Amino acid sequence: MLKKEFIKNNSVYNPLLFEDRIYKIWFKDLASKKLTQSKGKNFVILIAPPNITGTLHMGHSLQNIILDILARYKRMKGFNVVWMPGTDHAGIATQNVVEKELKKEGLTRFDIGREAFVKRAWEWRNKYGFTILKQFEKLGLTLTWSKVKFTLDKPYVEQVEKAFLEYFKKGFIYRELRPINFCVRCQTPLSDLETKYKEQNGKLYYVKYFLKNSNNYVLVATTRPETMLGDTALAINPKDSRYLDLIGKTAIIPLINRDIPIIADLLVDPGFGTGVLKVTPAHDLKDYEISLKHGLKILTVIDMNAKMNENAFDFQGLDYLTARNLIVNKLEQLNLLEKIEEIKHNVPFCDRCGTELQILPSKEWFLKMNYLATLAYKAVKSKEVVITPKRFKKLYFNWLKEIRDWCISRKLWWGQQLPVWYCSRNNDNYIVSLTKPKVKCSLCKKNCWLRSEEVFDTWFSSALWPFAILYTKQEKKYYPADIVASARDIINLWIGRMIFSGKFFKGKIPFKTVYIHPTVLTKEGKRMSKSLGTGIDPVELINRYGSDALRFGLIWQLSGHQDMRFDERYVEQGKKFLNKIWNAYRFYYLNVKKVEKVEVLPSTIKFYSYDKKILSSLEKTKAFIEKKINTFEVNAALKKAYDFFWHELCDIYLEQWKKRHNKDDRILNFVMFQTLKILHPFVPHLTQLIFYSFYKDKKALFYEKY
RNA sequence: GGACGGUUAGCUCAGUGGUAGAGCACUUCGUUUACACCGAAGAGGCCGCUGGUUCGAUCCCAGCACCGUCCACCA
Repeated sequence: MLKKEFIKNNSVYNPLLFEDRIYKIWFKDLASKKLTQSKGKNFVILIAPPNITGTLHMGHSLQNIILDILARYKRMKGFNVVWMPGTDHAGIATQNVVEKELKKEGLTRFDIGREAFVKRAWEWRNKYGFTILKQFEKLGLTLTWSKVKFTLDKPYVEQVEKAFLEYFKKGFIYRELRPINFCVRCQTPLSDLETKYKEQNGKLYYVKYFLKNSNNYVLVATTRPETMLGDTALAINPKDSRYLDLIGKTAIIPLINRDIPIIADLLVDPGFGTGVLKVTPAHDLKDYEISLKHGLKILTVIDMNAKMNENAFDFQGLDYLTARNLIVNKLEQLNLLEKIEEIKHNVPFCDRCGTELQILPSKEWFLKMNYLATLAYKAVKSKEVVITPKRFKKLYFNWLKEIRDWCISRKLWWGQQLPVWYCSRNNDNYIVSLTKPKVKCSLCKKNCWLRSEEVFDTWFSSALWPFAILYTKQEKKYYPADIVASARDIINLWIGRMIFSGKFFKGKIPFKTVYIHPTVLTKEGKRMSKSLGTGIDPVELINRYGSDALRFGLIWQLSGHQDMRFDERYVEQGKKFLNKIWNAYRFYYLNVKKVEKVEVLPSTIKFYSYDKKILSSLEKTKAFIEKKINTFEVNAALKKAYDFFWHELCDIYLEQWKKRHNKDDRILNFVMFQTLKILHPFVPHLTQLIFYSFYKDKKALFYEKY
């Protein structure tokens, strides 16, 4: 509680002195046991759980500040706001961090074994996994701290396992050997969404494949000659008139002289290279597709360490790049290489560790997407869930249209293990069960079952987040949520998958509205990223300007539909705004007999024209803000609040107040208290401090009725 | 390759079928006891380019240019 002397003597507001202390008022309240803070209607916000490896960046800040404005506003409107915080275990990301730690000690995860590794990861999580939630406090977020969720909480894991079992029972899950994107460093398969393509300078090799019993050859262009050893056919487009006579003939793979058929398939692009494709089903996704149609075998030549395997003849044991060079040399020596072209092409890399990916056949678990995609499609089409701004619907529909089955298993150690039990001798024999099966294995004739060492794709568990966190009877009431906010790059990765999971398991979409917020770019319009060194640390800004100022800066710059180029000077402007508020309330404090919360003005008061003006303006401002908050245009709401406060209240009304003779404190008490509430969602710390010190009220301001 | 968004004051961005708006920056003035982290006044714009619809277009339509983002990946 600030002393009168302090208020009188300090014309400069220093947010850094107060914000942490102010937050404690809210935290104490929000961390108290009950989820139900008020008896009003529920307003449920679904948090995007940050990774435990994460630290606060601008994207989190913007997203959650918008939601916090909403949360505070709704509370003041009488809603019971539920906004449970939580974190995601972030499979690959966390595993990589722990592996890096080990590496400093000269160890790999294989040196210490799975059990010790997982223990180590838990230790890491207990030590660092709460950093980002602490940073959320710095932002001033009014999260429901009485419940903090984690995707490896026991009840959460159980929900994930149950979901898998149910999918399996209903025939949506299958296990199959097929080529997938595989990271040889992480030693795990990846989904399409976890691979990132980068343009690389490469070489296109034109190799001569001779026809059987002939002196003629066909030229085949390839960037990866080492996969030649795994070719099972050559293919041409049936509409490509140049090669029609080749269909049905037999070609010979150079160096190893194996016969392969020449087939026709529409998937071949006549415009690329020579128009002749070498089909390597084991190491190329498109080739695999072709091979299925033509009944071709999968012949693997590269293993999970990116080395040539036992099918690679003399090249066995060599790294794929070494093998490539050797093969190119030999082809040259034998005059089987027509030419080498320099090209630029896109190569897939692991999104998490940056290693070039291999395409390798591996036995993995897949979720059939056909039906689920339909569910997801209908939900948005029928407006059962609203995506706003609506242009993002297109992104979503495009993804669903071209969706492939989802590889949900990962060969990682940190994560939720599949509820699958393999026969210890042959893992083609398995049982899906939440507990160890009691039946005997049909092969071994005894109970030999071993729990699968595979874990789920983290996104498989994130997709269940909206209901997996609600496991008590009381919590179940909060499904579905009213709103989830998301950056646009995870619309498909996360939002889409939550939609079909929710519909499938609960019959209801997990949220009514999806708000896609703009991306925060650098001042120059570049993406903010750690690896590019273009990121700006919000915590550092808070430490310089204060949390309220950062909130102001971000929201002030926010526009309805455009990405924002973040500029620190708006945070500075925010600090000026805070100072203006501080001083306006000082003036008020020093000029009325008693600061009071006045909610209603008696009609017996005599109003003068400037009173009527400000009162009507106040009503208009409130109405405008309500409209804008409900459509998530918090920026427009802030601008209105700013404009009203600064230009109408300060520049005109307070100036007039100084000069007038007929002062009735009740009016000023009313106007200032209403304004304080209007400002609160945008600059919560300062308004709370004023409420606490000037009004001498110890409650959270967001419980005051708006 | 496909899709989406942007182009308005020096900068960052709002906005409207009928004399163009904000904040910052700038210029001039002002220390009037809440605030110089302030106030008052002011300057600054063929609203990307080319056509079309219209009595009238910055706004609607088409094309083009440039910038940005996402998706797909070609062996």
